[in-house]
Amino acid sequence: MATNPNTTLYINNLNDKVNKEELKSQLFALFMTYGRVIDVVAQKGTKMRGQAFLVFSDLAEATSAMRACEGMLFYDKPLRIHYAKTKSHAALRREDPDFVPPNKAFPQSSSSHVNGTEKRSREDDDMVGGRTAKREKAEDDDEEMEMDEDDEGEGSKKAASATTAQDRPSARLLCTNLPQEVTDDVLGVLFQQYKGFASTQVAPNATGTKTGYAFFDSPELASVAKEALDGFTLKKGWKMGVSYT
DNA sequence: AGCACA
Repeated sequence: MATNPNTTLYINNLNDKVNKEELKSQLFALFMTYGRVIDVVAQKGTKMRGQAFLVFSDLAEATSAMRACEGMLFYDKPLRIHYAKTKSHAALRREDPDFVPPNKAFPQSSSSHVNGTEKRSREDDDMVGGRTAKREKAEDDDEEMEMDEDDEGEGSKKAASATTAQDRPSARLLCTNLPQEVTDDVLGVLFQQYKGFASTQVAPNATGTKTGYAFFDSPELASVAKEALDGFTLKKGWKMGVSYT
């Protein structure tokens, strides 16, 4: 047998020509149909290319997503999906808010004198003072080397993209340019005042500016909310974009 | 093929 059930799916055989951010958002857009996606992890480095981890909030969702999407063409390549071998940090953090990911720099010293007197102050390990002039040691792999934008290569081969805005009304609205701190609920408060509102989901993991979705019972009802909230200012310089998908 | 999360 393969791996045992996990709320995280391990996906491989991904087309490694698509840049990481697009890949993650497209995976999110695809898999959110099957449940609540709480994290998407993908890396570019040699060892991890062509693979991604998709964390669902519960096992039933992950399982149905796997069944439904196995073999599906995604950027011209069939998805290969399995349960991940281990639990994702996002999942662990979810079942225990006190969960702290093991630090690579200090790998669990086995000779740890674990006495109860150890102080567990929360403020202790804060990164105070920032890392100003300190250069991060260059990774030995090409992790930080994101030389994308080499698309445009062959003819306009529009792959399985889904996040492209449509001009036809749809029951699912795409919300762009969301500030970092916006969550499902914050976005929900905004949309729920309109008739036919169903739910919202904000993409996990985004740094800088986030993306989310708002679901309505019909495209017609969604269009009312879209007209009202497109260009809405969530925060000082942040005008949200709302479009059909 | 390859199972990570800073």
